Amino acid sequence: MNNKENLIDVSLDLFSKRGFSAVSVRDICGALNLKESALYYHFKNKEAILTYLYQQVDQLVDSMRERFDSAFSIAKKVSTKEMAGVAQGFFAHYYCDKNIRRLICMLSIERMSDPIANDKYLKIMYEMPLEQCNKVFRQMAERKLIKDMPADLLAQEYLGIITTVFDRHVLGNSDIDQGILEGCSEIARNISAFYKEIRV
Amino acid sequence: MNNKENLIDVSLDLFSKRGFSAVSVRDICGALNLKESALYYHFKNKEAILTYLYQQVDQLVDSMRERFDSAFSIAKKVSTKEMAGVAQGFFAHYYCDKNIRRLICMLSIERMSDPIANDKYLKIMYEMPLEQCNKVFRQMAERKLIKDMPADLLAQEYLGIITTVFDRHVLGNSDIDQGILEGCSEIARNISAFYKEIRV
DNA sequence: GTCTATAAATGGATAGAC
DNA sequence: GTCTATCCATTTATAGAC
Repeated sequence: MNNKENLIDVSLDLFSKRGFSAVSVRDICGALNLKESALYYHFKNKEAILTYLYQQVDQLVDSMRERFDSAFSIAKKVSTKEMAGVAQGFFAHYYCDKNIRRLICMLSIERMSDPIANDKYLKIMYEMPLEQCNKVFRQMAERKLIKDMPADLLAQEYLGIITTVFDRHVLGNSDIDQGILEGCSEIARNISAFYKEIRV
Repeated sequence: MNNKENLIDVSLDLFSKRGFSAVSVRDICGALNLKESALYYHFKNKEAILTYLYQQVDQLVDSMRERFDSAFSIAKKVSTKEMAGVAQGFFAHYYCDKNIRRLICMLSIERMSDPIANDKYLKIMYEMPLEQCNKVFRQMAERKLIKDMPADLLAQEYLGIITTVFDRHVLGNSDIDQGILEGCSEIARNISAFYKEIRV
């Protein structure tokens, strides 16, 4: 990991906690024992780091769209356990993934004053995942694995369970690992109840 | 509205958008055409404004606990329309209330670095409302108005619909009124589907 | 209760040596 | 690619006049 990568990593870490404006170039460099002028070799200015991280969000959303496509489309049968397991995986390995989680934290701060950040937040948090859930529920309904209900409603309800748990147990929690653990068990309980209502 | 109240109002407005650290004493006073020294007559320092706003959150949570108690406990019959209407009211007049909304925005920024803000966020956003929803669903189940399901699960699902809509359409939206409008119609649709699953 | 003036610290950013 | 040294704007906060 070279110093440019370190700079990006530390910046994301600080931005995701305190927000872009509250983090100084000194803070970023201090965390790496670098002088400020070294940062300006890698980035034109402080803003350029934020722009770089925003681009990472766009790339991530695009790459995830593909990954979900191949992962979900093969579901053939389904059970309560499986349903809960997939939701937990979604929670733990998408939303709670260290990089995705920090990007979401950062965006959830910046979105309050920056419409562009708000767009990106909505995409990574809801729009892209909803697209994927939609597909899956539509397929499941076609295969008569679940009741015939509007797929978009099911997707919203399903994803709402996961994102709410993410907001309650992970975002803002100083003990992330503990939050993921609690979150997983709450998801299991809520998704089980959800599946009970939609299974054939 | 005297100048202390104005200072609090403007501070909340700016903190809720940019976050506490990103707002300067100059910004606050500039918005009111006041000199910085005037602020220091009313508040010991910048931090004291934040502390004051945090206390407002505590008071609000306490006062809301009482208000909900009296408003909800009288429900005797229930319909899809009523169910959706109550949820919309909850959304529009609790979460989207100008002051509550701005406090939540502020806390949703500060919580990323401040555990105390996180506690307050969870209380105003979830814990207190969940307590109230819990009571209502328990009562409704007792009166055989809905299926016999665990009240806490129902409360979580019900509130999850509202808070998700709030996050998607209001927080970070530069056109709040439009967001509330969209949010209300989405809530109507989702709560109707929810009620269909739990009614007797 | 608000003003002017000012102190002292912290912020982003650049020039030039190595 | 990183360092020293430095510049200048902005920030929080105080003292004292009105």
